[in-house]
Amino acid sequence: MSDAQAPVKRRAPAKEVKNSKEGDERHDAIYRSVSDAIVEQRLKPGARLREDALADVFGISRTGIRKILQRLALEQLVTLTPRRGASVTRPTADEAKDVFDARQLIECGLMPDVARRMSEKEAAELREMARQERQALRSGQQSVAIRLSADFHVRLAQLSGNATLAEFVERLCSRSSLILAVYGHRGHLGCESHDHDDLIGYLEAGNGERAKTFMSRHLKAIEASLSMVEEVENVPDLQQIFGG
Amino acid sequence: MSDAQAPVKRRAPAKEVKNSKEGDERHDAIYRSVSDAIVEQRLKPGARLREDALADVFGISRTGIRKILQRLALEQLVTLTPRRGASVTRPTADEAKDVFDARQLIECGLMPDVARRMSEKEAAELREMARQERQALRSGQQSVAIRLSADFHVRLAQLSGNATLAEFVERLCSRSSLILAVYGHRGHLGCESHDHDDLIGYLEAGNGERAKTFMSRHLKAIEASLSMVEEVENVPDLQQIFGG
DNA sequence: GATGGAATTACTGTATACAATAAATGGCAG
DNA sequence: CTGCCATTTATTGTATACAGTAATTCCATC
Repeated sequence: MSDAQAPVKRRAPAKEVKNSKEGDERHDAIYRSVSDAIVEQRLKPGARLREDALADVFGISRTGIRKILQRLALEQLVTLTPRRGASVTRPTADEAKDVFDARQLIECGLMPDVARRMSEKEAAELREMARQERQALRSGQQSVAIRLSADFHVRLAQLSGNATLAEFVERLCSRSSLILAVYGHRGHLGCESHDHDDLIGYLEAGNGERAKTFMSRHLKAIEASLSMVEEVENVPDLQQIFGG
Repeated sequence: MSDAQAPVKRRAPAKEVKNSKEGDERHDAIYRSVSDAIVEQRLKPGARLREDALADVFGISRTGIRKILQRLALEQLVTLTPRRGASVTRPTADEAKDVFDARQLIECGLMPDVARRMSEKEAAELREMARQERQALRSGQQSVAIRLSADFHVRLAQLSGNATLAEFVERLCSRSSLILAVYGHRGHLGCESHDHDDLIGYLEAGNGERAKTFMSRHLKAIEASLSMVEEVENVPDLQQIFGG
């Protein structure tokens, strides 16, 4: 686990100056922090998220933590079982299929709009994102690469101009990260090769239909790379703990 | 407003026997109660939802109410402004466009799957829903008709077999109710005529493509019936209040 | 009489205390 | 030695109390 990224540095000592004006931002930062940790697979599917522990770490009370957990639950990144608390969602094979089918329908359907609306500046921005992703991949930062890949797809959807669908794509991409964490092979992660660059090319050329079919193949390739065996995560984590 | 339906009868006196086993169900019932009231337009866009008031009405504390309001906010049925509290969302024209574009893409895209998978029993169920809707419409129960119409579209999406997309369609339909409340004419509401029955016919015949184009026209018709003028809701509600 | 400011009010934001429940452990009996 | 029941413990569910903030109202001054 390379620790090249540390999304949250400040773990305020709980009773600092209450700059209450930023209370909302603080909450949002914590939300993003947890969300990122899940998407980047630093928190693995099945991991329990105890309210006290999170409250301690982030220096706010359980009330705020609960709010955040509830939000994550609605986005299906964490599962909230009635008297057992929260844990990182472990997607089933069925859910995985649904998510990728949904991405096929929506992301592909959005390509023509994107091709029509995308400006040069936005194309450059996408290329930069693709570059960063490749770099992260080369330097072995899997976690970062996974998130950058998701970001790319989300940004693409945003360029369609439809905020509602973009938001939905964001959810789907987050869940896809979980799916990759559970069913993906170690070596072959998400969007490898130069797929994203090729895609930008078609979009820049204004060739929406081409981009659409390419996106379809791209998503199919990712889905096909998954090994759909549901591992049963028995009890033993001990070895890892002592081994680490 | 005909009061033919009363979604929540029990407003427990707050300190009754704590049948705590059903605490979750209670919360869910309250959520649905509020959600229904919004979808059925008994709570109109812009209406404020004070926490104390809701807590009193439903006999639980503000904590639970906040949870519910937060959930509704994530579904964009209510808007949560930082220090001002919750109010029923008033969709903008842009949002309305996004929602209907999203419905075009998704609901139409689902029709082939539905046509392939739908059983006779399910077709009968849909016909029954369409019948109820027509009946509600005839007897002047607009609120009920609006919700039944939304239910029809949601049920349809569920028959596609993709739970993720079905859930998303549910959201879109709820928001559509809000949009109709703001931009719809009084007389011409949502899905009139026999559109839904016709649609079932195409699906029963297994003609997915036909159903798809029909659904597209259907949604376009609804959207076209809206008058996209953003009323600016100045200050004066007084006249309405005294006039009513 | 109008305008600006200060006090009050009404409401939300947050934390904490308490209650309830499920898991874990230890003891007892078979 | 093994299985079951009771006790304890860990953790979530809920309410309430308190703090902070925006809106309103009232008073004083210009």
